[in-house]
Amino acid sequence: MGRGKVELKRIEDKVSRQVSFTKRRNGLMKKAHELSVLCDVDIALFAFSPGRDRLYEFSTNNRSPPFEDMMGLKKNSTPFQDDKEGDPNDYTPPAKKQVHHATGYILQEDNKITTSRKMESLL
Amino acid sequence: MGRGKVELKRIEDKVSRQVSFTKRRNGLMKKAHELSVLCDVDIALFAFSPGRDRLYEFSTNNRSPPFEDMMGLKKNSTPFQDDKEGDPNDYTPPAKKQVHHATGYILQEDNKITTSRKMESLL
DNA sequence: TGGCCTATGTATAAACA
DNA sequence: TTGTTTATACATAGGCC
Repeated sequence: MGRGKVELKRIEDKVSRQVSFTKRRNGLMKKAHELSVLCDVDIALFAFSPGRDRLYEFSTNNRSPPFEDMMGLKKNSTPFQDDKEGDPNDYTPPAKKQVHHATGYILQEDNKITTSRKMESLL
Repeated sequence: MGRGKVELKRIEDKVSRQVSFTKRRNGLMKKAHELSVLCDVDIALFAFSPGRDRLYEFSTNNRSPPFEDMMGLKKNSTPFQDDKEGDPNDYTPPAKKQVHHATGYILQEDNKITTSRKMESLL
């Protein structure tokens, strides 16, 4: 997509890679959101950028117990419970029914449901 | 995409919903794969279809410990500062580097990296 | 279900602001 | 680096088997 094809290999130019990451990450989150709504399924998506030590997350408000359990299991082993600096409202925003748990989420506008957080504390 | 627009709401027709789920799920997995390779990031994606009690999963061969830990997957740890190679195992393989843990995964061909598994055992 | 096949709607690489 | 804009490459809804 875009002006040229793209080989499936790591983008070497740092700037381009970062730009591409931002664009594609948003696109992926949007698609995940659409899939969950259209097909009525639970979804959890995590993207971790080693270079920037930042975690991006998206997930439905898990409706099904099995899924919740599974995600719960994974999450429980999280070594970083939080670097959350008092974000009292990190739960289910208003207009958007779709959304995410996880600390420090950032709900931008319509199709930019994203959760991100610094992970320095983990290193 | 396709012949008509699509409202962002649950597809009521069961057959259409299933077909759409399959198509979009594959597309999402493919995009996740591309993102991980192009931008060199770790990704984990889970999709659970309540109706079919089936879990679909995709994830990179988590290279970064923090991510690994979070996902609750304890595998061989890879030096986080992976700029250095010395890890013949899980770094930038030629063709099919993307992989999946999880039980019962199904690696189809090139862009159909999917892991699926019945979840009855979890119910 | 499970593929094909296209007409269309989208995502996004590049270029530039 | 954070946003636009635009040209293209892709993804996929609907049909038809």
